Amino acid sequence: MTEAKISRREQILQTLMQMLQEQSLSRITTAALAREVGVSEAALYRHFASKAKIFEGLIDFIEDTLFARTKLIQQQELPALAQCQQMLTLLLTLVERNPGLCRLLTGEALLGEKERLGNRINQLFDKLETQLKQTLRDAELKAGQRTSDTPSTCANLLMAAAEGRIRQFSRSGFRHKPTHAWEDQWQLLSAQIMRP
Amino acid sequence: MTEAKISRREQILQTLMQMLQEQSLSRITTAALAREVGVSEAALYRHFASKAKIFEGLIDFIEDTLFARTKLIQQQELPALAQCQQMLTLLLTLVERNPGLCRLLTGEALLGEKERLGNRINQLFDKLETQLKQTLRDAELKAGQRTSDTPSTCANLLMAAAEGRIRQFSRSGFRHKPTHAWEDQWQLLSAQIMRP
DNA sequence: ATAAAGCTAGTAACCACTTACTATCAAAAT
DNA sequence: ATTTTGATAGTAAGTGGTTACTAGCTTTAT
Repeated sequence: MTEAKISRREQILQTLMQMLQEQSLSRITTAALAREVGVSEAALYRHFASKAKIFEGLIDFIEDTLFARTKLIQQQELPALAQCQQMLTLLLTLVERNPGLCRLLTGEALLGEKERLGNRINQLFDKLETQLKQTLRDAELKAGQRTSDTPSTCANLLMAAAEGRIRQFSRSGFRHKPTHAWEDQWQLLSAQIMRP
Repeated sequence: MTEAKISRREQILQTLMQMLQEQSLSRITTAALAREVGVSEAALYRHFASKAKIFEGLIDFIEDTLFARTKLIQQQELPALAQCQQMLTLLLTLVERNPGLCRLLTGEALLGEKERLGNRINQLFDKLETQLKQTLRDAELKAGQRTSDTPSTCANLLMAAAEGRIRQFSRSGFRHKPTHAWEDQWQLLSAQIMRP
């Protein structure tokens, strides 16, 4: 019996992710989610206290996945720019593989939901930007390199580019993949970051 | 009598823009909009055929304002990079002055609305990206300059950065202004675009 | 036996939009 | 000059449909 029997809770989250990917402008209702999972609406509430908590389950997943891996990246002793590149590529790859998540990150799917959900997305991006900033700062202290502008301005530009690519992915109905041509764009972006 | 007596139609659009700025995660209902304007719900429908048409009124405004000005920019005989800079700064300035619009451009305000609205936002961004691309291509033909990557990849990176800054503005509750540090970031971005 | 997980059948609140009617004012007809 | 007509802009009071969530009972698994 090698079959991976996933819990109903997990199944609900996966179904939500799937629906976020498919229905781009329509609001996801508890009725529709229940139908898609194949249970009654009331059954959802056996596993989650509210609709918002279901969304939060997905946000937890993004956060856990993302920061577990950025931690690993930071532990490697790579040059600052290589670390930044890995962190951004990680983010873009994650949403490319799970398009539904992207509609949470862009905030498109959160209209009418609890404010808390929006705040968590903000914190997530802020934390990522802070990690980039810290990486650039560390390069100055450890390797004696300096960024051509402030680490803060540089990190923010990198995040803006990544967020922009994510939004383009979502807008295009998930056709315009965020990693497409990203290598080239990273070259353009990063070439100027470190002082010559 | 110098008072500018604006039409009710205009007043509704302005009120909607205001509400988009203030209520960031709550859906705007026709009832709330009517209350804010100071008329009955039915009165809204004297001036607009549907709720979607009211939103479309604002999108029209963005489109008209934006492309009237990009046309002027393109008519000037400036270097390609200066033209691109002006176009992007124009976009960022427009949303900074009218934060409400930003929640249309990010798609955050469109959940549950007609698909047509989302498509119009897409077209708007696509058109802008095409204009950037064309400007970069023209530089090759006329001035003999070349972009270090394809014009398409360069233009897309520029738009992604701008879209990212717009989303950051919205996410931050309109505190993180899109033009802040943009001059510096433009330097980093543009320095590498043209071949040395 | 009992606890976890499911179901049917609600319910109150909400929402985009409609109906049926009124007040105001200007143009047209008498 | 007065009356008739018609357009515009407004209102109060719905309508039909949706939505997140719940109460109460039943099934299933341990």
